Amino acid sequence: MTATIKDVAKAAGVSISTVSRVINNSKPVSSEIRQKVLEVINELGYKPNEIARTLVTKKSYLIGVIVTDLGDTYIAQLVRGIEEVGKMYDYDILLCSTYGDKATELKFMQLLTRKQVEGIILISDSLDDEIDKQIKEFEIPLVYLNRYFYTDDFSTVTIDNLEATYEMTNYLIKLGHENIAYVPSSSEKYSVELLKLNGYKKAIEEYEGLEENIFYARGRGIDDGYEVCKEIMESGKDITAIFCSHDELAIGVLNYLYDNDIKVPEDISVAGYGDIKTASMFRPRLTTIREPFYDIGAVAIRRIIKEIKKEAVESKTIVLPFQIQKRESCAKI
Amino acid sequence: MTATIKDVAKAAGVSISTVSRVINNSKPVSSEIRQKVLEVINELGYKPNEIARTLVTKKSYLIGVIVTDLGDTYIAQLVRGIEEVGKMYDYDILLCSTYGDKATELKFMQLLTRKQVEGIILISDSLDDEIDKQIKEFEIPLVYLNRYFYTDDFSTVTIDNLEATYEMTNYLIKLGHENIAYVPSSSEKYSVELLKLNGYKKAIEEYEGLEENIFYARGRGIDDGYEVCKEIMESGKDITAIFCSHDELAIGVLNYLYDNDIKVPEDISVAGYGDIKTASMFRPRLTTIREPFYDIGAVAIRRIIKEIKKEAVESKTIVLPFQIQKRESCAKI
DNA sequence: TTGAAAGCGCTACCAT
DNA sequence: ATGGTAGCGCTTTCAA
Repeated sequence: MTATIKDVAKAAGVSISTVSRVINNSKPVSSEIRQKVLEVINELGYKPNEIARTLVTKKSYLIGVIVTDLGDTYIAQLVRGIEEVGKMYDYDILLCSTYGDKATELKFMQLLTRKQVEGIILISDSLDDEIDKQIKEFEIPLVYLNRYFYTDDFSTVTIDNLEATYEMTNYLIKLGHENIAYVPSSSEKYSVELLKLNGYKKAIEEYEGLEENIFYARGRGIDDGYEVCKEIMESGKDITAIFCSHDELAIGVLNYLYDNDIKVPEDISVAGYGDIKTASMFRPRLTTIREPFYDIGAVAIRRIIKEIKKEAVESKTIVLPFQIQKRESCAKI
Repeated sequence: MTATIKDVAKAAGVSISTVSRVINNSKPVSSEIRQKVLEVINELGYKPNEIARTLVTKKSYLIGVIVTDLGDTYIAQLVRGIEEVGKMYDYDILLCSTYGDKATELKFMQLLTRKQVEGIILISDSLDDEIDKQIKEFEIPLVYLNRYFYTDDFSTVTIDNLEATYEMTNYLIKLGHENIAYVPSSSEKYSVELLKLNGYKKAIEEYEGLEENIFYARGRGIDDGYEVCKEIMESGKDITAIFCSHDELAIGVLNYLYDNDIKVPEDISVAGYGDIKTASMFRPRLTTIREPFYDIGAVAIRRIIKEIKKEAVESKTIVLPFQIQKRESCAKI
């Protein structure tokens, strides 16, 4: 059996109150007794039971993190940020993966509440009324992270997506490209894709003589990028730069071009969005928009902890800066 | 305030024992009362406090997972397996990242015990006497996952590393390669690298006229692969296939070859080890040894849960099958 | 400075 | 079938 506070008290010849005081440093204890107690604790290998502690203090030092899939590198980065900053404040992370299933999302929110987490970070990739409702009725701090949809209803951390594509498009234009294709992956309402598309449109509009070339991808996977690239190359338009709304799409594009002996960036430039790990591992390294996933996670949990401590919080939506990562996949024409 | 079992009991006009019985289905309750209680629970939005429950039952349904870095895709895969299977048995995952620091490893083991986890999965990438000792004195089930070092002292899940490189080398030989370079990343004792190196040596030995070509890499990162490739190309040996002990090294090799206009697999074949996600995302897709990380995680937690349930467990070391993933980076000579 | 005791929310045993 | 109650390991009053 593992030793309890009682065992320590008995062995040290003091009351459990005193033991509690020395382990928590909550009230003065004479140095001899403190010494003695510390000794016994060491001898017995006593470790306070945090469960019991939580029951009385109501502080679990637990934060629930619900993700879609850790296999997505951007999610892993998010969680890294969450966990590392959490630990700085003595918070631990309870991890749940939904694999995109909404019912599971709901189930985990319940589960985590029962486990007495003090806050929840929900990373989702869909927008759903049912969940919406649930979240609003939620009594504990929650930050909602969604890379694909936006809503003003919850606390969230994001980047200025419209500005990002706007800047990237401008960058391509300044590189001399006049026929820039943009590849969105969806046109749904509240979709971040829409914002991103508008950034591209805005940039194109501002330059005389340029016109939009939009090629929708089926989804946002590598295969979808591969397919759309085929379409672009067969469109007859003389595209010199392909700007994809997701790095994965851009990788698919790169692959298609490789398979068809089209050189990047000599023959055509390719840009992505996200800066996933893979984007800079291979040749040619991908020019892309760096979303600061680690930081987003870090800020999200800081926000939660602030709410837990009932400190004043700023606006619901926190906007973080992004970066245009200029690498070899884009060049002057 | 959130409702407690007392509130439910009062509102339903029954004792808390009865409420406990209906939420746990532990003892017969007349269907009218059950109905009534269920109703009240619903009305009040009552959710059992798992902390209180844990305190009395001694079952936290928590498993601690200590990883080096979630940013490594193989670790993320491991954790996916752990988490998904854990959930099947109602276990939740408490996640801690050490970023390779041994002191932190130790600290988290303590912390997790205090949080009353029922078992720990420790993913490490170093071998350390201090930790060794700690683990041995540990009273709760623990599985030790280490991709780089082996030891017979703890429960672990792995693949037959020697057999893996042996098979891959044979595959390359059968492809017609006679000058196969092998790139280990270390030669430390107890290092898995040693096992892998021996698999390569064994295969080479078995063929008349073949000889070993070993080029040590500094570490196991992409840059290290890049450097070692330079060395290989400048060695004057007519190497036709490079077999790296880690996918990351192989990616570095691929990059060097790309930068120097050497075609893969036309001019030279490249093989890796691990099958990390990136290995199959880009062109040319990497021929490599697939370590079943998800499965390793899954088996590891199953093992832990078995121990928790005090079911009989097999041998300490569980060996899982691997696969040679044949892709475009290796071709007949 | 120290100890006794109540109580956190729940389960499980003992009565009835 | 139901209720009463001890007790899980701890913190936190309140008294001494």
